[in-house]
Amino acid sequence: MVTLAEVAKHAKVTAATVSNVLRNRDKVRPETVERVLKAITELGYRPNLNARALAEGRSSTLALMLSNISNPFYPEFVAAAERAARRTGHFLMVCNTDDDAEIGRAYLNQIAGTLADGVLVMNTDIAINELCASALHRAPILLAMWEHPEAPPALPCVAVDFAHAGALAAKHLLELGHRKIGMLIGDGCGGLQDARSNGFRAVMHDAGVETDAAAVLQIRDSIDAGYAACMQLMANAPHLSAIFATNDLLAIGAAQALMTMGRVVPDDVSVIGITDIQLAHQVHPALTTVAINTTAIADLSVARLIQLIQQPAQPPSMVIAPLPELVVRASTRQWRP
Amino acid sequence: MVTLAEVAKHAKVTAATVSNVLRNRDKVRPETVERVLKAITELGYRPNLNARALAEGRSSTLALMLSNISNPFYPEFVAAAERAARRTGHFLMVCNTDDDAEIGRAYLNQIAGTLADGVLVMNTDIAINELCASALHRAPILLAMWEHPEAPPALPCVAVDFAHAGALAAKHLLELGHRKIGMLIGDGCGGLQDARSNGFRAVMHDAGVETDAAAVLQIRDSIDAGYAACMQLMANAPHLSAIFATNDLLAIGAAQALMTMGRVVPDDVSVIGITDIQLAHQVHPALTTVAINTTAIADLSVARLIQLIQQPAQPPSMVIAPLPELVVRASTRQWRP
DNA sequence: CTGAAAGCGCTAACAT
DNA sequence: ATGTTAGCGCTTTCAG
Repeated sequence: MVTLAEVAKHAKVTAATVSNVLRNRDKVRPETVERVLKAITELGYRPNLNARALAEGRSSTLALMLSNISNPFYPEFVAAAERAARRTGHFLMVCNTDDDAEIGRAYLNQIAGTLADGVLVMNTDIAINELCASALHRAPILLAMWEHPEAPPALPCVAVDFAHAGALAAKHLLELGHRKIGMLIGDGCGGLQDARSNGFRAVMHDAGVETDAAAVLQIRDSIDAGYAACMQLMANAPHLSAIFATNDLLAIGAAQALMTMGRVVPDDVSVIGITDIQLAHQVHPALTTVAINTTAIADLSVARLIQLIQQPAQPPSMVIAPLPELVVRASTRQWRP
Repeated sequence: MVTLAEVAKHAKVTAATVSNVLRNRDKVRPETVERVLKAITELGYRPNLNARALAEGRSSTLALMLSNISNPFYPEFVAAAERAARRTGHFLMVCNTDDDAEIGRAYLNQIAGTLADGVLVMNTDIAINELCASALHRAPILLAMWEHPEAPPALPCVAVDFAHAGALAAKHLLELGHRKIGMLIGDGCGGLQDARSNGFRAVMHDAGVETDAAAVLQIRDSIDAGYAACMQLMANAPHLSAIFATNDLLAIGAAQALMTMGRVVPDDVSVIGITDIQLAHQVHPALTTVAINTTAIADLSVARLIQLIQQPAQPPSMVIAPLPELVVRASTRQWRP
């Protein structure tokens, strides 16, 4: 491995000068710079990032903890976050906890403050106050997708108004004339999708439409779970004309269950989700959903985390992401008897 | 930040002893160990992994370079690779090149040999000999999914017999009586999916079934591309009774295109893919496909890379992954006139 | 503008 | 069994 010292010797300067060339581009005489640059390319020198991190006291990498990368939403977020990190000269380290809080804790203990200067946390089963404790004496932690704008947590966060998303879905179904509506509620991690279903219920309640208790199921987030739950739902309540799911995976699974049992979507039953993952427009029929702006959320999260790293002593503050928006596609239509 | 030295002072020993406790668990007297451990928990000490990496000359992290994490195959591979890495005490750093060879090069230059002890490369647009050059004076590189077992590359690799996968798909369609078959060939990166289509063609040729030149399309890997291509394909050649796609995304897109144009899958047209991503069994109708063993490939890749890191001076060798296997689901059926 | 020197936190001989 | 010491490669004062 070629070191700074070797480059320095080759260029007949000292290590400090090479280091200066590598950063303070205007502190060194142009001809010296040239000589150093030449030595660097000739020797194929690459800085040792561990040494740099140790000396600088920061690693220029950000960690992103998420519960399960197999959930198609996360790759989209990862891609966006990575781009944002790269733009500001940071690496992104993806930590997949595999839905296991212990693995999450292990990651946090190991990398926060050493391998990573800060941590972006998506849904994990680690309690907020445990995260606070870690943030306190290691590195800043930011909750990248807080679902309760009305109740700021004890940690900095980017909040997404998912109640609004649920409300938009409800309004859409009401406008189409639906009154008998089933609900599929994903439990994310720790019941986090309550905001979505409560926003939905509130609008329904205001419209005088009662939610049929038999038509609500709480399940984990996946196409398979949505499929199974919808099968059960329609067995319990065959009269439903629409299904609201708190996220697109459940909705996609539900639509497939309906088709399997011979009910046509949207002619017989309408289906709506939340998130607008890529898959939503790729399935058949294309899914009507309430889109959150994944890229904006990732950008805000990364930007805010970097701020926190630079100025750690800030009171926890909440950044609000752009409001979710209804995207009408082919899985919903006017109710008809 | 709590350092080793502080722990040492607190436990009234020297840094070396603490370090010994942290690794050679049998070199230190039990009562001293206890004292040190107590100091560690009391102070909340966590080792600085950058310092450790610098001192040890290795970072205990592996990099995984892939072209685009939004392709649903990759998250599955990432999850498997990360588990394998974790089992052996390594971190996994995911490097998403965003289909941009420049970004790939930048990652390679920056992290190989410093942040990462070795690199797993999936499809990227970086040429093999460029990778070789990097591997030579930085860190080992392993091609994690080489598609040509019959032609070992100049780099260590895990090879998957995709020609066999193509052949299995061909045999399946032939057995079902199909003779007019369209092909959707993904170009992955750099035409890597040739093996699949060649394996398919060879079987067809042996069976005396000619491939209709008009019924072959070369496209990029995605559901959307598969959808568009299938639309075009069926316009050119409406008589086709089956479609073979070199990967599941294309196949899923194709099936959706067929349904959109009113052709029933599999009653009117059969569709088969390769890979068996999770989505394959989640779409409707569930996709018949040729499964590769993603977990095995990831495990082999990680294991082999770690070997290479430990014993770098090895001639490039090829590890063969388990043979792909046909998985019959609901998207193919017997041909009928 | 450039050099000398100290130190980041940890590991790994080598002494004791 | 524990302490001493010398780095790992880089950054960063501080002198010159």
